[in-house]
This record gives sequence, structure tokens and C-alpha cells, in this order.
Amino acid sequence: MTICNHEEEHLQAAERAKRSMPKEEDVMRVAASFKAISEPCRLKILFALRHGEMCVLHIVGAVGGTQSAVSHQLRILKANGVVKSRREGQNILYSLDDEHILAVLELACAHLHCHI
Amino acid sequence: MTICNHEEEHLQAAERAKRSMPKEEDVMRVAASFKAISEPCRLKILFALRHGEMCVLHIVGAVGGTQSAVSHQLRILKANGVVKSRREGQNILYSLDDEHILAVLELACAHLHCHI
DNA sequence: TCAATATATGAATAACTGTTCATATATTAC
DNA sequence: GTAATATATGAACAGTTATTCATATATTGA
Repeated sequence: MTICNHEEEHLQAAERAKRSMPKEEDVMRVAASFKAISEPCRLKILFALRHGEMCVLHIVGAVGGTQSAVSHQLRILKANGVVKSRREGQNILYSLDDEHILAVLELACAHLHCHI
Repeated sequence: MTICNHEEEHLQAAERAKRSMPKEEDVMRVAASFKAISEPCRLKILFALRHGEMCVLHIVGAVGGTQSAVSHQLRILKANGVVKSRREGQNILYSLDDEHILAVLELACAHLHCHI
């Protein structure tokens, strides 16, 4: 299985691509982040949190599903640095981790031509 | 299970979140797009294609793995609008679908503080 | 301390997904 | 037409993941 003989241009691109491939660890981290925001329930949570920080039951009300399921998903989002949380009395308030998250959401929606 | 009594601010955020939740179909499409770019092998393909369009065997050389596995992954990326392709003789050249894809990659890497 | 509320978590099951292997299709050169 | 190269695909298996149910932890107010 030999590499095909393309124009010089394409070969250069292939070599450059191989040399500049991020190291395995970084690829895994980026992949994990995208996986975290790739499930409908978790994505709804992010759409909800666009409007500010919210406690768990408010999130449950906004996205639907059970409290347990939402809580499991929140843990995954938090473990992957997508959301952060702080306690306030009995409640734990969740919010988007930083401005990158919202930007990624908006880019994805722009790409798919869906108005959110 | 009643909704807790937060400050007016939080209740408003929750209601606004519910009202402005994108419709199920759009959530599913966005989720599918993120899922498409959430696997290490597929992500490596995107990192490779940053440098321009490449044929399948060049991609295989750049990211590793078998031709079959890469081809399967390319199909998923294409089906989700992440990459596009065009035939040129025996080869099929793949490239990132549009500028949004690269922007999302860069945002994710910035968020994770990894320099690519 | 006790009851009520809010949130988290462990285990189990069902569904999904990536890879491999074998093979099929398509294009080019002879 | 035939051989060689490039790419795609179907089936099967292994590994992963989301949900549910039951229960645990933590905070508040009495």
C-alpha cells in the first residue's frame, strides 16, 4: 500500500500534517471535551446556561428529564471543564466555564444554519 | 419536587432558558456534529486537514490506523458536514467543510490551553 | 436533633460506536 | 479487457455510554 503520487503541493501538506500533529495526550483531551458536549441532554444544559447560572432543579425544568440523569450529565460536563459550579446554601449553581464554550456553541449553530 | 425559591434573577434565567431552548431537531443536529468530532481518530483527521486538502492515503499516513478505519471515519465526518470531498482521478481529496470547523478547533485548544 | 429540601452517586441494563476483516467499486495504465 | 491502485462498505465483535432506580450526602430551619 504505497502513498499515491500527487502534485508536490499535496505531498507537502501531508508531511506538514504529520509533523505538526498535536501529541496524543492533547488529542485525547480535545476529543473528550467535544464528547462532553455531544449528547443532546448535555447540549440542552449548555443552551440553558447561556442565560446565566442556574441551580440543578432549574436546569431540570429547562431541559427536561429526571434530576438524577441531569445530575449525572452535569458531572460529566464539569469533569471536562465545560461548566463550573459554586454552592449557595442548599443549592449548587452551575454556569458555563468560560467564554470559549458559548463561542463554540455559536460557531456550531452558525455552521449548521440554525438560529438559536 | 418543587422548584427552589431563588432570587428573582435566577428564576428569570430559568424561564428564559426554557422559552429559548432550540427545537429538538436543532439540538440533535448540533449534538451529532460535536459527536462527529469527538473521537481521537476523527479529530486527528481534522488536525491533518488544517494544512489543506489531502487524499485518503495521505490522511492515513498522517494520522495512523488502517485505511479501512480512516475511510469509515471520513464517511462519518462527511455525513455530518465536517469535511467535504472531491474526486481527482483515482483519488478522492478531502478538506474541512468551511472556516467554522477550524475556528471551533482553535477555540477548543485555546480553552484547554494546548498549543497546536 | 429532626424533618425537609437539594444534589450526588453506585450498580445494572440497554443502546450505541469503533475497529477489524473481507470484499466491493471505481479509476487509470497497459 | 486485465491488472493495479485508491477508496468504500457490510457484518460482527468488543468496548463505551446514558438512563433508571435506589440510596447517600449536605444544607437549612425548627
